[in-house]
Amino acid sequence: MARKTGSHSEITGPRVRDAALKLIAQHGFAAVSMRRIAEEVGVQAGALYNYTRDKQALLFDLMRNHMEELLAARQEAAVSGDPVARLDAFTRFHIHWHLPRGDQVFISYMELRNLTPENFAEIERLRKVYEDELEHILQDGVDAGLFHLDDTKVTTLAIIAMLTGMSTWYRAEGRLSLDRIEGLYVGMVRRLVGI
Amino acid sequence: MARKTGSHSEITGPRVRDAALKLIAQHGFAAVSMRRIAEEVGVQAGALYNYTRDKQALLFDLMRNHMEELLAARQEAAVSGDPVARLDAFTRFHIHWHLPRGDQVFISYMELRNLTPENFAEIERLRKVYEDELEHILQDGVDAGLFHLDDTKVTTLAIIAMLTGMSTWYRAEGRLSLDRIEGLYVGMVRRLVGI
DNA sequence: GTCTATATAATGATAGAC
DNA sequence: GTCTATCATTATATAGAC
Repeated sequence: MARKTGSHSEITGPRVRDAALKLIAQHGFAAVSMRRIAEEVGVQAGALYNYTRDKQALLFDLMRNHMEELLAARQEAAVSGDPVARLDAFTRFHIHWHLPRGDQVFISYMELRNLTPENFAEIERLRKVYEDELEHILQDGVDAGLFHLDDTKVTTLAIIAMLTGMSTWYRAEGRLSLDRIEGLYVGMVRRLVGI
Repeated sequence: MARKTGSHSEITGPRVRDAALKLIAQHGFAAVSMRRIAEEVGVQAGALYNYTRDKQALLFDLMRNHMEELLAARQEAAVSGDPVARLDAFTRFHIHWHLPRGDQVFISYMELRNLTPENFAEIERLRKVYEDELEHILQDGVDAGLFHLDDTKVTTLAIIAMLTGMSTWYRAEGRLSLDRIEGLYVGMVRRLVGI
């Protein structure tokens, strides 16, 4: 439903971001035009520039927002205690947080090459903060003699790749319930660290 | 170096594919124009249409070629014998084959959404053939009482995601040698199947 | 087989009216 | 804040000369 002229700043902003998120995940950043995003929102293309400086800023905002929300949620969900409990919590957090955000996850991995170098560096910095969270858990587990693995850094990257890969095949109507899959991944992550 | 007019069919064809591969991996399919590919090859844009029906066919050929070469190489490298040996061989094959083909791997995962539905279905079919190779190894190992895992299908997908993720961070000049990394992944895959 | 030239359509972004 | 209108550029693909 296209809107007529008028002032709608308080709702149009989020709608622009939602439309861009959905369309970019579906077709790719370069394949989605500003006109197409505007059409989805129900405004004319020129109106989008009240909410973003240009197309690049729109992509960067989506990706930075995704990473910052991830880090904030992670900080809230982090548990203290023994490394095994922290590892299990990390696995469950990663799955629970990423799974309902398929579009954001997809964009954050696929559209890195369409960022300017400065914007790319910032996203990579945020991603590294998240990876370091897991790496510290593994290192603490190794130091405590609880985990048995050959290389902390490589195991960190392997676990994250394994967990994130779930987004590419999981379907809510699939063979296994989310709880069951989560349990499977908790078990596999434990195996990877030798417990 | 731009070429002058003349007949060069025997060399231009592969050069078009090489240029498209490199540029699409770098910038994404939608972001790369036929003009840019032609410039890289050293011909005018119109000349590309002697080698591809249109831009879509160019992408599909790259992806189909990648998958068919993968399956052919896999068939040649497959070993028989006990499941543990077959699993180790699969791990080493996957790493050795994918690592020097970063551009192809990247495109094959990133550009699926830019294929027409028919072309997408064909690529997915080929990918499933490869996944089934690993799944059969896991199932045989479970049946023989050698592997101990909770779900063959999920473990298959987890292993492939873990192995393929290596392409996103491996650098030849990095901290670890390829042999060392390969050994680490063989160990992690073994752990994932409970041996 | 490649070139030049072109048809036709779409793009990102801006200016000024309301 | 949104609209209409538009600029300047770029896109895919084709036609016909050589």
